[in-house]
Amino acid sequence: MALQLFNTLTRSVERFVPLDSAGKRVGMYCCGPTVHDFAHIGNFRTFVFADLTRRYLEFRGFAVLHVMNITDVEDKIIKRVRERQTTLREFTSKHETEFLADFESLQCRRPHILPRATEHIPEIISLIEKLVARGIAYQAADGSVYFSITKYRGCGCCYGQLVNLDFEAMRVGERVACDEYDKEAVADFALWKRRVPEDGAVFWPSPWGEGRPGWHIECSAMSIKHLGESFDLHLGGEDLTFPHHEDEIAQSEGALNYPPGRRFVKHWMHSSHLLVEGKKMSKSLGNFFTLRDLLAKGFSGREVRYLLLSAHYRSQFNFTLDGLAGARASLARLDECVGKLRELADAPSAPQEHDLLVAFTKAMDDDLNISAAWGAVFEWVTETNRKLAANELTRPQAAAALAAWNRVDEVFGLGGPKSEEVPAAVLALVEQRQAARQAKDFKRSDVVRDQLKALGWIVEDTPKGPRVKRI
RNA sequence: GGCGGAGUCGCCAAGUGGUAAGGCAGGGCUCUGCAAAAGCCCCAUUCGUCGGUUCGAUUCCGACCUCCGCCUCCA
Repeated sequence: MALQLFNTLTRSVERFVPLDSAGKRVGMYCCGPTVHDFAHIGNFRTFVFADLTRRYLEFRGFAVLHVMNITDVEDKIIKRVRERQTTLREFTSKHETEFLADFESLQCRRPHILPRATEHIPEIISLIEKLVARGIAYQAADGSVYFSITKYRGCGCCYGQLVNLDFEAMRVGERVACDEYDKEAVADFALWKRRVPEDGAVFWPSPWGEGRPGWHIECSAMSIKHLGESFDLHLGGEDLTFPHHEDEIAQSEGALNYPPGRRFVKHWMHSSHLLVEGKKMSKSLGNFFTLRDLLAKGFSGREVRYLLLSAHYRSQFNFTLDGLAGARASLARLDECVGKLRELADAPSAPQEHDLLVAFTKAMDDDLNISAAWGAVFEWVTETNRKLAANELTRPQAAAALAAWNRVDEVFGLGGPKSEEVPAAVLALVEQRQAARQAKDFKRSDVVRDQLKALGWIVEDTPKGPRVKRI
């Protein structure tokens, strides 16, 4: 079977065929963070999903060029820069660093390119110039430059590729009502926002006067610059489908005037949102988690990653602390099995055909059906444990199984548990307990075990002798 | 109101026109000085509700109920 992925453009699962005629290179863009605050666990679902997609494409032999933008100029950022009397760069670089640290805790592969919006102002201006030249963009009386959906459609382009919206019947909400901009039509959106006093030092010169880019244009400019005028995959959270991604298509296809049959992005993928304890995450409900909040509760990035990877990307995910505790238990079972294989395996084995890989690939080829993939993994765990207990696994077989797992884990990206150096004091207690056991002084050995437990260590007696594990 | 998604065990979650994967939690047994880990066994005659199509539906169709997302801040 070939890899199939859901495409928001066609609302169906399609075979994934890259634009590269050799079928090898894949350009992938994922809308990254707006660095105005700590990213929350919902944001990270999308980034872990993008990481999974990239890893699976790589597993499938594609050479992926992964681009994720950093939005470092935007209304909220400007507001905070003003409130804190700092500079744009100082403020955003702090949050960018924090974001990347979280990204690393979650064991996401670093995108190959992390472009910043503020470093692509010339590209943004050039794209807007193209739109103005084609008559699709106009400068309004307020000095800002807007994208005209009517003119765009007049060029034979289609607005509304990702969503089916009736613009005539579109609800005129409070936000639109209080919109002070001088747009020709309600649905038009800003490409270049004219400088206002509140922007402080945040502005750039442009053919339309000093100002700053609108929200959507940066992604068009940066993706085109780094991945070319047409590329394979564009990912993001479902809420970005409209208007952000629709507008990206409009700007790009409007500016570049593609020949028939060619388009900006071939394949759009959107991840569903997560709920926390069954509700939309909000600060007032107290169910708003950043990664740091979870790390502070003693969970690891690896455990959070596992939990985020436990459900299909297109299904709404209910994130709970109980779920996280369950993730820890599942992971421990997996680690235990892999650890035992590692002890038994002889020389490292090259990956080879293996039932686990076959079942895993079959599941993941079907639009990254990770739940089915986990089903395959845990069936393999049960079977492996059974063989290990029955002493039915030879060393080379263990090595082969381990190689297969390592290959699968290139996609899951879990790696091993953080191994911790066993303190000398703990080792000394383990020896004391072992001596007591050999003397059949079980009362004493149980006391020592309790002491170990108090220090955070569990001791297991195996045929090869005692083994300690961190609780 | 418009558009879209979803309701499967206590919790999380796959799946199929032919009679329900997997994980967590729970129960029993084996192993163990006792544990732990592991193994074995048990744990949804049932897939939101009601109709319809069918030899047969959880899976297809219709209606209804509930939840969620988007409708120009949003991952």
